[in-house]
Amino acid sequence: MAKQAVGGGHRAAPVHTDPADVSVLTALSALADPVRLQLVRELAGSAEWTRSCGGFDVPVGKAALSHHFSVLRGAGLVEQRDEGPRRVNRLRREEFDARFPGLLDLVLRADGD
Amino acid sequence: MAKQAVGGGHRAAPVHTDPADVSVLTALSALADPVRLQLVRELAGSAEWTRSCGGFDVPVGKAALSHHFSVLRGAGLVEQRDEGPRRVNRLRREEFDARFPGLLDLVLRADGD
DNA sequence: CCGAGTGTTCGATCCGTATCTTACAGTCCC
DNA sequence: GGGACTGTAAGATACGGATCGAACACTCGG
Repeated sequence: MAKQAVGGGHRAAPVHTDPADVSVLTALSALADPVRLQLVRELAGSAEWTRSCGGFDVPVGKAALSHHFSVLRGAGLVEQRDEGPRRVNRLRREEFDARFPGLLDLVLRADGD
Repeated sequence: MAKQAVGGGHRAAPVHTDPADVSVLTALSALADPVRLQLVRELAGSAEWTRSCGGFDVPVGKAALSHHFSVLRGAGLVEQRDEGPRRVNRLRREEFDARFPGLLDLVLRADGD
């Protein structure tokens, strides 16, 4: 039997953490990294589900990038979905903001690093 | 000639950083530590200039504690003043909140870790 | 079926930082 | 002046996390 084509996924569906279950420490640690901060910001400036993991201009290799997305998922900041061969992302604005009101706005609004 | 008694200080006056000059990354990194988070919270629950560095119930030695306060100063979160033999602290609520609106409230309000 | 494209996983490495111990520098009180 | 007390500075250590390279899984298009 054929596994359903689209939506079926890369291999195993990515593991997501509900923002409601995320500790402050985890959230802050996830955002306290230049690469992840840039990812979140670029993600915030794009429509949902339009950016695949590889489509970010960050100065790290694929492996590190994959790791960073794993951290962002674990902090309830990003949701991922498999779309054909690529994994597309979405910033969990509402949900994360419900758990940590203002935090996302703050890091997005802030200038510089 | 006698150096002025109180206010003169331990040795050198502690170096402070204006919250306005603090980067988001620095602020988040400073708060993304369990010990410092506890310090900030205890400090928030006390009147200004009433807590000396040694007067916190944290599970680290004096040296590490001194280091943590140095980081908090560098992030514009804490102001210190020498009062006789001890160094007393104050949480820079207003100033820090002006630079990062809501961040302090968030970490103070949040339950657990 | 094979090849190109995309991500994840594993192992190794490297660097920052949190920590301790020890030593030192002040202040206060007797 | 001599302690007791408080905090900082310096050196050593240990651990976590960010990174890379290589190998592997999966999808899609010839």
